[in-house]
Amino acid sequence: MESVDRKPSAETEALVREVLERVADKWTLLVIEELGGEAGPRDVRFTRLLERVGGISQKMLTKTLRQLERDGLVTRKVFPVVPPRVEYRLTPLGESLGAAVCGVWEWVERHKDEVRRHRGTYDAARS
Amino acid sequence: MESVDRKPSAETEALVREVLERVADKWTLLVIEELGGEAGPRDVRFTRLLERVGGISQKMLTKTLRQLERDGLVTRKVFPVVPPRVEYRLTPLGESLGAAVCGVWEWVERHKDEVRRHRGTYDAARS
DNA sequence: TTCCATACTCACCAGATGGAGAGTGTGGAT
DNA sequence: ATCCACACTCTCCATCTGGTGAGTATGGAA
Repeated sequence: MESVDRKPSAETEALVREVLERVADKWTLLVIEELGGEAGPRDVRFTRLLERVGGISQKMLTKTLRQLERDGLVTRKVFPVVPPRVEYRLTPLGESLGAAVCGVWEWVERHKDEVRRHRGTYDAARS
Repeated sequence: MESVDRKPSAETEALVREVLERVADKWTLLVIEELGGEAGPRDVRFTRLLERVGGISQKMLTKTLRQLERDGLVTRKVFPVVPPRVEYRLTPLGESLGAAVCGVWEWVERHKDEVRRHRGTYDAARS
């Protein structure tokens, strides 16, 4: 067969999936978007993220941020003051992911009405 | 421009999230990738997808395809033969999503080693 | 008559997900 | 002495996710 296979290797494939799943969870994209919004602030505090990413719980925000930190996508700056002050910021790597994700984000914004229309048609057809 | 607020409205925001979550689940991206691979076949049968998207179960493949169909991203062509023959194909809308997703896919392939390295460092630092 | 292929659908169930709400530590303000 | 701010961390628990394996329909082949 021409162009052989796009399969790079089982291991690479597994890694791609692993990273993809990390990125593609319920909150990660929202948090990245919030940290990387072009006009938005660069360093963001925990509580501010909690407010901006509406609906997220403390637990999930913490977890999401830890995962992003582990993957080298955000840095966590702790100020030894009281009450605590912690600031999160996208790393260059995180920013590059934000840019890539931006394409999907834009697709959704551009096509959401079309998607909604299709859903309506589909649902109506079998009710 | 300052682009003031990126917040379009609570309703739009909700829709974006809804579509985003649909797209960002465990299997959707894999299935789209399989249907939209540039060198890959256009019309794909159920069983073939089952083989190509390794690890997916019948149940989840069916569910994923139904969701994609509902959103107008794939068409489902049923041939009235026996044994059954069903072919799936990306719609133009689905292809445009595939293109957008491609950016993320490429990011992952390009940066997966870096991510893996960060993970190693992070894990080592607190073991 | 029995088997087979294909594309499902369904019931069951373990494990993962994630929300709610309480608890923690510290030092300054009241 | 008490309270508060902030950024967590922990436990409990309901819901969701998704895998397994069985069942279904149909007509042709053996």
